[in-house]
Order: sequence, then structure tokens, then C-alpha cells
Amino acid sequence: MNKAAALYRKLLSEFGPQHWWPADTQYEVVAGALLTQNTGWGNVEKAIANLKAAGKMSPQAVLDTQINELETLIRPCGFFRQKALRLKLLTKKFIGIKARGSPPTRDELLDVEGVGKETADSILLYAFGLPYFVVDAYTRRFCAHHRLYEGKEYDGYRSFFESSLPREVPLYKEYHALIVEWGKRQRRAGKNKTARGIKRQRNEGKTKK
DNA sequence: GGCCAGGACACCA
DNA sequence: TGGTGTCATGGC
Repeated sequence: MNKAAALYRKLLSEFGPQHWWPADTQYEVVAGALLTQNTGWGNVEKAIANLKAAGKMSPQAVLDTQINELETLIRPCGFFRQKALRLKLLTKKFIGIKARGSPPTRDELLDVEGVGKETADSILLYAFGLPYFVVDAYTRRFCAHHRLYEGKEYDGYRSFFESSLPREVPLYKEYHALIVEWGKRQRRAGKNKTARGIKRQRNEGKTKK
């Protein structure tokens, strides 16, 4: 067994199944993937709860909602102006995808403004059950911490995991969830430095000099 | 009161 | 290609 697979087993036995993605519908996964960008999940839950309470957690309802009302509903998850706009764009794409019946390609998701590689892969994996390994900030820290893989490119990390593991969707889903859980625990224990923290330290160094 | 979060994008050198 | 600023709320 390679190191990536061994670490997966270790995380799973230590933390247990994470039951990701927490959502009632496929569309909720899609919307959540966008709303959670650079945002704690707790805040995203509030935004989703607002949408549900207003009866807006459906593609057509989101499209039919005025942008300022949408902004108000998702305000708790931050970046609400751009996210409201981008949620409409992504929703339009989602409706088109469902209408034609075939799953989306990565490229067509990336064509949507506000959908980057992580969000696209989250949607492909968790909403459509396609084998794309999701790479986020925690994944990079996880790799650095365990000296699993070193690189700068998103797709480098993705290729590393996809070539190290069996091509199984449940495995990809669980592994990413476990890495996030690992990252949260590291943070609670004060054992990591975030990218932003490192950037800030560099800046402080510059100003001090 | 500051730091950080399950990013993406534009702009600049 | 790499670095930096911006977008914004809420928990700790």
C-alpha cells in the first residue's frame, strides 16, 4: 500500500466516516460548493437555512429571485454580492445540464464565472458522483505535513491523489472530507500556518525591513 | 480586536 | 508565472 492509501486508512480509523456532502438535494450540493468558498461551513449552513426558509433552495427559485433578495438571504456566508451573482450563473448552467441529461464536463463548469478548479471538482465529485479528487487548502497542508507531495499546481495535487488511489468515488469523497477534518483539528490544536498567515508574515517582514 | 475560513479573479511586474 | 489586493460575514 502506498503512503496516500495508508494515510487514508489511518484517518478513517481515527476520525470515522464524515458523511459528506451534507445536503438534501443535488442542487444543494452545487449551491453549497459555491457558497463555501473561503468560508466556514457554519456560515454556509446559515445561508442555506435562509434559502430553505424562503423556499428558494431550488434552481428555478434562485433564478426567479431578485439579486438583492438573494444577497440578503446568503449574507451570512460572506462575499454575498459576488456569490449571489455567481450562484445565478451557476444555477443557469445547472438547469441546462439537467435538461440535456448528461453530466457536466470539468471545462464547462470552469467556464462559469466564480467556479474555479476546487469548486468544479467538488461539484463533479459530490453532486454528480464523478471521480475527481478535490484539492483545497487543507489538502495542500496535509501533503506538506506528511511529505506526500510537493507542488504549486492544483492539478498536480489532483493527479497525485488520483494516481495513488483506486478510482473510486466513495473513497475520493471520504478522503477529502477526512483531510478537512484533519485540518480543522490541526488548527484547533494550533499546529498549522495558513497560506494567508504565511503571506501576512512575509509582508510584515518586508515592512519591518 | 485580530485571525481565519471547505476560493476565485483581476491586475501588475 | 508568481505575487498581491479584493470580496465580507461570523466564530473563536
